[in-house]
Amino acid sequence: MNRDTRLSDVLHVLLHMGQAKGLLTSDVLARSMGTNPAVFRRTMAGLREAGLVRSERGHGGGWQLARHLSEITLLDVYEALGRPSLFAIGNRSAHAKCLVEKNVNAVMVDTMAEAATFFATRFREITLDQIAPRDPAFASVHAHR
Amino acid sequence: MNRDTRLSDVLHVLLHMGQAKGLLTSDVLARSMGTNPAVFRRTMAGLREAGLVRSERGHGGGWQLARHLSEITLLDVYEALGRPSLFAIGNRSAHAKCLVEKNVNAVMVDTMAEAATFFATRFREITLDQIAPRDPAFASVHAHR
DNA sequence: AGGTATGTAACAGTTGGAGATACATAATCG
DNA sequence: CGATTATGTATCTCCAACTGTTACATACCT
Repeated sequence: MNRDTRLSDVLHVLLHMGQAKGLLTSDVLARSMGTNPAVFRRTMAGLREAGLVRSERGHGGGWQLARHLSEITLLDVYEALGRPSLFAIGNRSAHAKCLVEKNVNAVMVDTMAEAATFFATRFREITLDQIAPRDPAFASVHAHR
Repeated sequence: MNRDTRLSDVLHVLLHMGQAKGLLTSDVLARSMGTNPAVFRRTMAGLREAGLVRSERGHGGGWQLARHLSEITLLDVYEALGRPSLFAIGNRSAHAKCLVEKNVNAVMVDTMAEAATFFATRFREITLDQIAPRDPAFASVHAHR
C-alpha cells in the first residue's frame, strides 16, 4: 500500500512559504514538492478554504501564508487536507453479524481510535515554526529529485 | 486507500478455531474469512511458522491452534503476519537533502514511531481469550457475506 | 490584447495487493 | 496401491484507488 504523503508534502511547502518574502508560484512549489502544478493546487485547495494560505491569480500571482508559522499547527494542516485516513489496517466489514467478528472489530476500532487521538493530540502541540530550520539560508525553495 | 484487513481477518478465524473441537479446513475457514482457500493459506503461513497454529495435510487434515487462546496476544499475531505497516501516511522520500524536508520527515517519523509503540503496547496487553464471546454458541464457524 | 497565473474538470497511467488458477506434495481410506 | 482429500505455493489476472496529465476556463497585470 502506497502511503499518502500529502501531509508531509504540504508541511514541507508551507515551511518554504514561511521563509519566502513574496508570492511563490504553483510551478515552483510543485517542483519543490516533487509533483506538478495541477496536483499541487488540488492538494492546497483545502488549505486555502481553511484560511491557512492565500492564493493570487493572474500575472504576478502565487501563494503565501495567511498566518504566521507559529499560528499554524500540524492539526490545522491535517484537518485542512480533509483528515486523510491515518491507518493502513482495518476491518473487512464494518457491521458484522457474527459475534466473534463484532468483538474483533470492536478491539480494532477502539485501538485505532485511541491511536488517532494520540495523533491529534501530538499534531495539536506542534506549530510549524517548531519545525522550521533556525538558519533561513537552508530554507530556500528548490526542486527535489 | 484500501485497508489491510489481514490482522482483523486472522483474529476472527483464530477465535473460531479456539472454539472448535477438531481440525477446520482451509475451505471452511476461508469462507468464514470471506475469501478463498489459497488466500487463506497464504495469510496463515506466517502464523504456522510462528508456532501459533498447526496444519495437517491430506485426508482429514486442516487447522488447529497450537496454543490456548489465553497464550496468544494480538502482538503475537501481528508479528506473525510480518508486522504489516500500520500507517496510511508517510514521507515521500526517506532521505531528503533539503533541511526543511528533513525536519518534516523527522517529525513524521517520530510521531509514527510513538504511535507504533502505542499499538505494540496495546496489542501485547490483549490475549485472544479476552476477545472471545463468553457464550460459545455464538462462536460457531459459518460463512460471511 | 497579450501574457501569466490560478481553478478545476476530465481523462490516462500506475501500482500494489487480493483473487484466481494450476499443479505439486502429502496423508488417509478403501 | 490407486483414489480421494487436503495443504503448499508459484504465477497470472484483475481491480480499484490514486497520482499524474491534459485541457480549458477564469482572473489579473502590463
